[in-house]
Amino acid sequence: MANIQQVAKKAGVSVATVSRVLNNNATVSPATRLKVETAIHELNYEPSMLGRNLRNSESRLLLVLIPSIANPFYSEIINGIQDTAISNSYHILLCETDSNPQRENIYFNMIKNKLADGAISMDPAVNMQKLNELAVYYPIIQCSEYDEGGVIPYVTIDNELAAYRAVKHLIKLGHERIALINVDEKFLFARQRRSGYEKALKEFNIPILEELIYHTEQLEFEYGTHAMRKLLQLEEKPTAVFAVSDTLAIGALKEINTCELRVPEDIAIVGFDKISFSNMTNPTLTTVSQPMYKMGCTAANMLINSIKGNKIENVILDHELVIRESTMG
Amino acid sequence: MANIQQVAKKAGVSVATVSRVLNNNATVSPATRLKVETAIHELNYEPSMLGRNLRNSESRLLLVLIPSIANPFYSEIINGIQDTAISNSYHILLCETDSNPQRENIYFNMIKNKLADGAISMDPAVNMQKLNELAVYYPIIQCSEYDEGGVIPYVTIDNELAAYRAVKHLIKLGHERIALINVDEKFLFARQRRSGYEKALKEFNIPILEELIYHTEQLEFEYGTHAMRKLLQLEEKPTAVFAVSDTLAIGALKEINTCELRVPEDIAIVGFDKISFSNMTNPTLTTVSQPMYKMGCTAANMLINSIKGNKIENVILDHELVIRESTMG
DNA sequence: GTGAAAGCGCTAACAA
DNA sequence: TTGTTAGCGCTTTCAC
Repeated sequence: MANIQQVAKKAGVSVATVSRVLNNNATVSPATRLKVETAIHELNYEPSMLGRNLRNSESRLLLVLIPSIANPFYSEIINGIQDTAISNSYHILLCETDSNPQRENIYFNMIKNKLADGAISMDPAVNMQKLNELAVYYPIIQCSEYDEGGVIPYVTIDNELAAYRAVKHLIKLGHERIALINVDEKFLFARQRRSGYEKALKEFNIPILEELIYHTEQLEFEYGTHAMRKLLQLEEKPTAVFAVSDTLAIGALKEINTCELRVPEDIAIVGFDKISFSNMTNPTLTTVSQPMYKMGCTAANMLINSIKGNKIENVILDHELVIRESTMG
Repeated sequence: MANIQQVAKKAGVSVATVSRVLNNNATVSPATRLKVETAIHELNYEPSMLGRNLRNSESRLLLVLIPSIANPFYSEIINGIQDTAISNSYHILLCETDSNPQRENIYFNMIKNKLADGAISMDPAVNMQKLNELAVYYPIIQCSEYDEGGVIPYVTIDNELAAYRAVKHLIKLGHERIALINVDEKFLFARQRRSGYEKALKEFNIPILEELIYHTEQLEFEYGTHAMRKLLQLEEKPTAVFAVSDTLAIGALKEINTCELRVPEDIAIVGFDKISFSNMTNPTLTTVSQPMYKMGCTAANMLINSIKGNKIENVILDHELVIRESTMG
């Protein structure tokens, strides 16, 4: 628990010289450097980030806002952010907002209070007005979810195109009664994926039926189960389902199994996100893969560049349709 | 971006008085308080944690070490930690170690560098020697996993008893060939759960067969699938499986399904952890429920108390066997 | 009830 | 190449 003063004293140099050694400043003579390093070692000295951060007016902490840590979709993105942050001498503060404005406020305050140098928001339910206000003064990046007309830089995929391809895949398999399990359309990605769904149907002259479109409040499994239960009560059941998330798709699959129907023979399913569990279901789930790790790295790099004061461009990454058992009759 | 000086100037008081207002110090007259609050408001002032932290020699950040953020077992624990931290004006830094010593070192350094006031370790693969060394100088708590002979306070459940009950449940259903899918016994919980497994078998005079005990390297789904594949290659197959985690159990279930065997008719399964997925499998999974949220709260409270300089006692929390379809013939 | 001033641990401009 | 010194923004002791 020594401080820089004690090291300087022990080494018989000034604190400035110790600081130079700590920061690998080239202008220190080898002899002096050795003396300092010896003193550091003997005193078991570790520089305090508190002092350094205050002096440098930075915390080297990045905020990452996610709605829920339990949602597996975010894991890989976070890995990407984390790796990129660490290799740039940053650390990340993972913030679970529960899409709760009060929680969100706590985290926004951390930025205002200089406890974090910037933020990556992945919360679709974030208070966009507040986020935009914050973005005027502080570096903010949006990842995956974003504000269409807004000024905050973002990295994402082409959700409409991805959904279009997923539904087209079902159509090519001969399906015409394709249900859409969507989440509340207050989310941009929900609107975009619905748009892709409709585009595919229109292209093949398949009518868009409101009875086949179900909106859930949230993305958890249970909502998918409930949605599927409703869809199975239709007089004419769908022969295929496109769910806008794997969690919803897995919930739907659960309900289909419960009703003793078979996937894909009776009903085919496509999910979205390629979470790890999507390969553990029976049958395995056809899904849209997002380059999550890369997305995380990109977001982190954008943020770090923004902190440096650079101008940031939006990024659209590629996606991929992963065909597995749930659509392989 | 105003600082305390500017507020003081604007309010026509000293910085000391502004500080008193910020910290709700009672000795400020209402009139002065109002002046200061007005100035704060007009300048849009937010106190900098950088300065405050340096002055107070604290970061009010707690480190939470987990092996992998993707493991759903940790989600609820983290929620508990988070809520408790926030209500005590702390924030948490979630650190994914990947059970990688290098990564671990980075985080240990954050504590030494005063970037965090203490840590909760949940990593079973943590370098115990280093953790113990750190615990000499800094507040550390272990959660779920711990060091038997060590000096670091911990909160956990009685793993042996929980495993014993799980296996006894299978025995009561008439099973005698009960396989154990365990993880590498370098982990304490693995040794303890195996011990509970053996205790139950012994109590009912069922022989402990090495061929029915399989050790995986890690806890991911795929390892459970692989373990089950091996167990199904036995001449005489097991009629029941106890897996030491839900992820392994779900992987095993997947393999059983693939082989067109039925759960629980052909093989019954019990998992451990009650992760949210365990209710989405077909059939739903019988599992041991740990009070994860409470465990997180307890760990955080222990750590905060430890930071305050109090002496900490170990805590053993209750568990519960949740019987679902995978053991209901 | 309020202000002056010291100092938390560090970095960097300037001087030597 | 190294030292002196100011100062990052805040809290707190000691005077008044």
